[in-house]
Amino acid sequence: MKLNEKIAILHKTLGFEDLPSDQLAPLAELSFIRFYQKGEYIFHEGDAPLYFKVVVEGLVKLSKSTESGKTYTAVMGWPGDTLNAVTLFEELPRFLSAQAIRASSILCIKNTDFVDFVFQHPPVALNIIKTLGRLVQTSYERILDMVAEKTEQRVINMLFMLYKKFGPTLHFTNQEMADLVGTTTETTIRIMGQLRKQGIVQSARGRIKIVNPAALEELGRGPFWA
Amino acid sequence: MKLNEKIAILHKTLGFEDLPSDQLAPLAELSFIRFYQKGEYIFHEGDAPLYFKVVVEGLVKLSKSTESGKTYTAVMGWPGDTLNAVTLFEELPRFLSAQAIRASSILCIKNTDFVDFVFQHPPVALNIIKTLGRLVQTSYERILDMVAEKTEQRVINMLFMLYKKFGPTLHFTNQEMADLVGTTTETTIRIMGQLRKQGIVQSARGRIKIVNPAALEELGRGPFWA
DNA sequence: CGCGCTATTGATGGTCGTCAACCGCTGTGG
DNA sequence: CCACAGCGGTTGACGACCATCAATAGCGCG
Repeated sequence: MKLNEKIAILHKTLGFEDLPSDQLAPLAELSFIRFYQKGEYIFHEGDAPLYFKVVVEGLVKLSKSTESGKTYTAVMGWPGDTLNAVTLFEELPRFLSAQAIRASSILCIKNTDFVDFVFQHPPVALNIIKTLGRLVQTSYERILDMVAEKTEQRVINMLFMLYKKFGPTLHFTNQEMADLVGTTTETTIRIMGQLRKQGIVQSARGRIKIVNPAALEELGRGPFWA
Repeated sequence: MKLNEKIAILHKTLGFEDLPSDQLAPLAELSFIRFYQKGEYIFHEGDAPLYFKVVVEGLVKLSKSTESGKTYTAVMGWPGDTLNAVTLFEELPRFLSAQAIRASSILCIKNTDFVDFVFQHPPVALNIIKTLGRLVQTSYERILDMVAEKTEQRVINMLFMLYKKFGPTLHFTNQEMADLVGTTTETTIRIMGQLRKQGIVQSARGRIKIVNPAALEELGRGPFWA
């Protein structure tokens, strides 16, 4: 992969938006790309974080499971999203697992290289703080969502959030939707059935198409997750 | 209030642990103290964040509500806890309300003064990043808790968390417990009743005493929130 | 002394998780 | 080319859990 492609990716990432390309070059040189097949795990909960990782291509699921087998998906990451802004600066183990939903390529930078770089560029540190701040905020909003809203409302909110991020066509199964919302597959299907009858979505095997986003926004009195 | 008392508070706060007192002095000089009565709001959801605020004395509830009246309490803050590490660096409005549960005194520093100070002290910025990272982590663990655990388990987990932070005697009402757990007062009372029968807690009007922390830890297979 | 807040208990119903069965598509291997 | 396995989708029945409503009791404070 060309250096300037790496730089282009980094430019869309985390807190590097404001940084001129020539300053990103040294960091890009320290990076390398790894490919993952569909279904392959990029790392597991509990692993030590040795690398800073950014999605270059594909789709990555960040999730967390209990012993009882329930899974909660925190983020669906696509190109430009980081897989671990958080644990990098600590010695803490990763608290989410990352799995490639589709074939994906990931840009990796050694932990220490990344931290050193951030230290030399204070504006980047500020951007990271901002990003984390927003992340905390959206987390609290999702908690409130869990506490206050019925499952149907939560599915609607999640659909709207995904619509804003990915556009009208979502390549997710109902299982994946359920893990995002924090409910079961069956319940998700039933609710999707309702929405289909109302002409708001269409759905086929592994594909959800949002036909009427306006109605979705109308129904979703939800928190407007970034 | 004496300057060195202010410095002492700042020392226990956020990312200032490693900073020598003489470096904190200029920041402390820019600060002032405000007192709040029991029940008084320190700020509301949606307010613009003009000040960085730290609890000096008392107890402050950070919570978020829906239009339907449900309230979720994110944090009970006591001396040394900040009320808004998060929104300071952005122009975003506050996303939590802060209410004094008991008479409290709060140290305030102008937004801009605080941000400038952080910029001049990179290690502080790093500490803030670490703190926010942990905050994100605990948020996700609470979400998973909501998704996966029954209410009884969640009450137990919350009791254990509060025990680790505040010690065996908790000055909270069942209403406040319910808001922390994300359930109703009645359900909380019923569960507390169970725990009382099992000899794990005692409870009186606005006071919960944890008699058998070991049993609590035993029951709480929970995430170990910091 | 009476009002308000907290605690407590019971009854009831709705939501949603769980179990079970079945269908249809897709990809794979004989 | 067909058979079959496996995955995702779909529907129904059932019941547990918990929110809600209602009523009451006790404590504390003005």
